[in-house]
Amino acid sequence: MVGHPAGLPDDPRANVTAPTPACPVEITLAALHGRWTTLVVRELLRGDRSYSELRLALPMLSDKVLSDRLAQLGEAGVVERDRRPGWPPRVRYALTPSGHRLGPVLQALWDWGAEASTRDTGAESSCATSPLR
Amino acid sequence: MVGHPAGLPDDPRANVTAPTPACPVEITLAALHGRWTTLVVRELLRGDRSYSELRLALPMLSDKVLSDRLAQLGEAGVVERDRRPGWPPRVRYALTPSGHRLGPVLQALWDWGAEASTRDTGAESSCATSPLR
DNA sequence: CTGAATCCCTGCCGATACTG
DNA sequence: CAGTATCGGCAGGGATTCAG
Repeated sequence: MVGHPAGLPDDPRANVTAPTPACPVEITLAALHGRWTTLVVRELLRGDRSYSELRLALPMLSDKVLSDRLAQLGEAGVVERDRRPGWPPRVRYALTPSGHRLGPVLQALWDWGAEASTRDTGAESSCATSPLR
Repeated sequence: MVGHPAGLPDDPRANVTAPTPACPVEITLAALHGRWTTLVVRELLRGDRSYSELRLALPMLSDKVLSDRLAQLGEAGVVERDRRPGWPPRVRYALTPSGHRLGPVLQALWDWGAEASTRDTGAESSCATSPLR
């Protein structure tokens, strides 16, 4: 009726009354849940990183939260850990194919927030999580 | 390099190291933040609703959280309150134009979660927050 | 009917310190 | 270099009660 361009065809699984973890929307929000998460994903969208490179890129992010996020994103199938043998330990973090597909999602989030904020303030917001380059 | 299809052209405001509330992505996530929020939006995407219609559609949602969410969505410019004179009090909630633009955002969240879950389980997830009919 | 106020409990996240 | 362990403060959210 309202006529959104995108077209989820008539979807059988759209009549629930509580936020179940099985809902695709909840799955995505769970993957991105928590502070710093989108920034970590954004950093990895630019390329694979080591732990210390991530710390360097996000200096205000504590060790605890960073490892929490990496574990969470690993659970969600977004990030892959590549541990290499030898000393000192070298570990690379990279997005999985599924993780790369978060690009358009972050883009959609960015677009709505950008439009909403320009309509409110008329100003450009200088910030952080833009998905691509 | 990685080559995402969508194209945020080179965006000047993408080099920050902390999750500031001015970030468009943060703005959107803040608007959708918290449990039940996407389900309320989804319900309103189907048409305007009264308070009690929302309670009926989402029976497990408590009064406190419902009014919290409606206030939050009002603050975010997503939902508009239409109070009509007379007795008993009649109030209608409807999405603003900005709110309707959340349709594609929820669609993007749905799509990623749907693909991620089918690749994990091979099964269909029966759930809730699908944006459109 | 449409909410707001209160209470309490849980889980997040930040800081610090410590290990392989 | 790459994390884990522990603790404390604070905000989110559920149930109940009260108000316009």
